[in-house]
Amino acid sequence: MGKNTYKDEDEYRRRRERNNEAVKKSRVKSKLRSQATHERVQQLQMENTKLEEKIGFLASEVEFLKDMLCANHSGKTLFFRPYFIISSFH
Amino acid sequence: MGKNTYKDEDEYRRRRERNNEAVKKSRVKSKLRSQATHERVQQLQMENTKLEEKIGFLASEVEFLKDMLCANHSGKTLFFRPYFIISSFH
DNA sequence: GTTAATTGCGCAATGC
DNA sequence: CGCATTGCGCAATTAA
Repeated sequence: MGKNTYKDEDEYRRRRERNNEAVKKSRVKSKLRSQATHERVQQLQMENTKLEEKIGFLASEVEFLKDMLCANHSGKTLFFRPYFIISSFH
Repeated sequence: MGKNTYKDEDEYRRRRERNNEAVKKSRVKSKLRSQATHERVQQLQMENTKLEEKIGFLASEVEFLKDMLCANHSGKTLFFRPYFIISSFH
């Protein structure tokens, strides 16, 4: 009646106390992980936006260069020297 | 001694029971949100990879077009007609 | 076989 | 009022 499977009540309390600490620790850890994941999402979204911008820029550059090639091919004079055109995009 | 601030024990139990349900519900919700966030990370990473690939491709295209322009400018004959070159990249 | 970590669950306080 | 959210402890289970 006055007993559990534990040797004594002090033993029980010691175990409980240690487990309570472990639980707290584990939950802090979990919370931090969750937080990190949210930050990861933010970071990836920003990265993504940058990449989209870069793609837009490169696509324009390609269009521009194609125009230069076409203009040249159709016999028109290029307004800039190619080297200048290219370096202006670096 | 045999009383709380509640009208009666039944009232108390009803409240407790409802709260327990609410807690369970809330935790399921939380778990689903967390799961969704993880999936979002996966999705963004994939998207990111695709964008990086696209950038690589566009950068090559730019290099190629610059070479064509330079070759042309230095007086050499282009091996392909520009239109063909361009369409080959679409 | 012991100890620490994780998990489901209920309680109570508090937020909305 | 009442549900939702949160910190905390208990006990069972799992991983080290």
